[in-house]
Amino acid sequence: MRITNQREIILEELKRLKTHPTADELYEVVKKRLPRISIATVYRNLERLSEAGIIHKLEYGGRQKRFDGDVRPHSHVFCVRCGRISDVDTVDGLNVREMVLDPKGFWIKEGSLQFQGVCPVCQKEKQLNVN
Amino acid sequence: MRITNQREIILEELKRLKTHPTADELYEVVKKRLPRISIATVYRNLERLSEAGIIHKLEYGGRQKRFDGDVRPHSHVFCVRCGRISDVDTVDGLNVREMVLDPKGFWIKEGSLQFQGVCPVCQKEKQLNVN
DNA sequence: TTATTTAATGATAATAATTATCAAAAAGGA
DNA sequence: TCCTTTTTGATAATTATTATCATTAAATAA
Repeated sequence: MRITNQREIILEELKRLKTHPTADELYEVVKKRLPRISIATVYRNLERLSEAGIIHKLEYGGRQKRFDGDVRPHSHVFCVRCGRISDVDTVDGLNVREMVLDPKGFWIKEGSLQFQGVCPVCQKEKQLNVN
Repeated sequence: MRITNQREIILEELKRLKTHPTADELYEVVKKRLPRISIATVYRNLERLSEAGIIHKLEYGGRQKRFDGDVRPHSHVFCVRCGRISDVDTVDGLNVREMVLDPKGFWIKEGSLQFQGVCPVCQKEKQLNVN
């Protein structure tokens, strides 16, 4: 995989953000440094980088995919109202792979804990009856 | 929520299938019993039933949502190649909620183990170099 | 039972996110 | 420098899902 300017900056900005952005959120950030970049280039590179295992593609709730520049094993919580994702700190020494009794014929590559909940932003909206 | 014929049969067929079907897969099955049903009715009812907690909406890998008629806590593995989902048997007595140290301000509602892998069908295709 | 109200359906248009296409530009050798 | 390959930007196409709306069915009241 060639190191192009676009690819480098997309990766750099994704690693800097801790918000698990969607492709278009990241596009807005990257555009500040590369004003002529195309949204297609962002999509393409996020795909290529995740295939290569350099970043992670997150596909929980919500219709948009999100991306994570941190590939170390860790758990996520996603907001059932807005799709926002946050890291969650869990007890140390978990080996999720070891918890499988019957993989039903699958070759299991990765395992993680996953949580669903309501994020702080949506908690406030709920209290204000905005929704 | 009213009990309509369509709603009843959608739920019945979803509970019968153990394949975690997509909306259009379930539509094809339901159409055999209700040939005049609309795909919109299937989407609508899957949404309503999952809001009511009667079924579960699964939004892992792949671009299509999948649905599960079994709402008892259990773990899933999804195929990174085709999006297929299977149940996975895990060790008993897991309390995933208890494994959280810092929920980062989220109200956590549910937690589960989630696995990624390659399903038996895609394993075969890989061996045959179809892809 | 019949009338009335309310919710659900079927058909299809609209939307939104993502992927595909393709000519032009950039990168990395020979 | 020239040549080959990959990547880019612009935009069209696709795909899954959601919205719209007139019609129909279900639940409730008279």
